[in-house]
Amino acid sequence: MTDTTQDAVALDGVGPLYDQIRRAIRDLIVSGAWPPGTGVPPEHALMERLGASRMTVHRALVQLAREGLITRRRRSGTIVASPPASHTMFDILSIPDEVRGLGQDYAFRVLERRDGKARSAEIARFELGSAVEIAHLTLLHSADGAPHVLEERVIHLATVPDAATEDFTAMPPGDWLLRHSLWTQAEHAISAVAASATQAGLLGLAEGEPCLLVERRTWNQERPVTAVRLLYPGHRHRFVGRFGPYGNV
Amino acid sequence: MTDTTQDAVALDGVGPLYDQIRRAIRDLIVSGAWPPGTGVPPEHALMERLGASRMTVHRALVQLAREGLITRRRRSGTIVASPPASHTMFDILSIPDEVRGLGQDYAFRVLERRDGKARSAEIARFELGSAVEIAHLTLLHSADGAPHVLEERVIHLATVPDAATEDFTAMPPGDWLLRHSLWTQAEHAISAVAASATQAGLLGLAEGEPCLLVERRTWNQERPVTAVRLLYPGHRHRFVGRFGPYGNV
DNA sequence: CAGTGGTCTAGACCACATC
DNA sequence: ATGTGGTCTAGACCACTGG
Repeated sequence: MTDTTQDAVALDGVGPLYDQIRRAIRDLIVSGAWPPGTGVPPEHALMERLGASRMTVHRALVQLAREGLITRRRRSGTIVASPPASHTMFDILSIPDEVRGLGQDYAFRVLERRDGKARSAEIARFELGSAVEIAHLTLLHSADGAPHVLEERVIHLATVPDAATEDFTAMPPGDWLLRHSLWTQAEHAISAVAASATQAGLLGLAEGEPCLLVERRTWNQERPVTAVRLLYPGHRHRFVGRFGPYGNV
Repeated sequence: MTDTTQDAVALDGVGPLYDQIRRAIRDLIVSGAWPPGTGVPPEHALMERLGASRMTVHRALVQLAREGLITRRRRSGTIVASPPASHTMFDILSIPDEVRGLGQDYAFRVLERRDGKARSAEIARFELGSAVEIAHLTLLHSADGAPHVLEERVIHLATVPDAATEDFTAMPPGDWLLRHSLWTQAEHAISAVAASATQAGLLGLAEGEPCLLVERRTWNQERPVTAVRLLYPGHRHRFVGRFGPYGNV
């Protein structure tokens, strides 16, 4: 367990004390200063260090636990949690896990890759700023040997420089990014489109067949991380979610 | 403001006290015993009535407020909130509001209606139990005079008997249900389909054009309320959601 | 056994909005 | 002015679990 005593839990004086404590610890986690598995100081230590009562410290930690940033256990203490793999309905979901969850064999292939400054077609498709350095990849994921989903992705090399030297043979880039980067914000869009001739060929469809297009962009603290377009054959895929009106259940 | 002193906030003795209080009040709200606008007793009253300390009562109420079931204001007190109109990404959303939010004129038309025992085609399409009493409606919603979305809906008359005598001329059934029924669970599915000849005709598309199909079923405490299939022309619609990994922001 | 988090209390002071 | 919720404290006891 990593030592955390070096890191200052710095309060900013704005808002309630419990919320200052919550945000201070949250920032240490999402900035990467406290990676998953790091031990969070016990309540009594935070009490003394921050001059707050235990209930106030507790309130901050309970909220962080409810948000899933930390895991708490009696006696063994509090540690930084691993980022969740999936989200309510749309999901920063590992495609290998998605396929294997269906009981099928998973495989993938990188069809194309180009690194460098974004070109105008990429800028338009992914709403990029001009002249950003990206890795641009096209991949096909398959399940039991049949095409499952076509992926087109850009990775922002300024945010994730290690991606430049990764060849994505052991693991598709979505999974690699889950392990080698952090995201704090995501935007999803879903729409129905007709498969182009090229897309249809790769997915084993007829041209014009309906497909579900999932577009996702993620950021870490305002810095763009990646943007991806996933094209699923429509007749074979549904996205399902269950929840109640006051939050997911 | 409705009087709440008649209703017992009944604790069940299982789990922490603050959670018993939270569930007791939540049950009064979702059961309809305390409709929106009802005044929740102030903390000091609940303290005395339940024999709990103020912090414990407060903790229960804070959580209910965070879940959106109640609204709290200093001095004026706590009231039961109106059910939220929309949800993170898929949304129990009013279609009129959706259209007007785009700055367009809204109109709708009931194309067909039949009440009675579910037929086999309906049972299959909506995964109904056999021989349930339903109202079955088909509607077309339009924006600025152009077709916007095609709706096919069943309403469970055992759960919502008032729907049998409602003609849905003033308001489409989705909006009417938001006002005349409660839901505690929903299931959404989204997929891409090709428009049939009939659907294409109604939506002003060519046969086979890709459409986004949103299927939704809702329940109130295990009792089915309604099921709906919304068919959106794919080239004109996207569903967008934004969130962080640890919950919506 | 001892260290951790989980719950609960009694009381205090403050902030705010309505009366 | 007063009633409401919002925050915070100091202390207590309990439940769980690893050493």
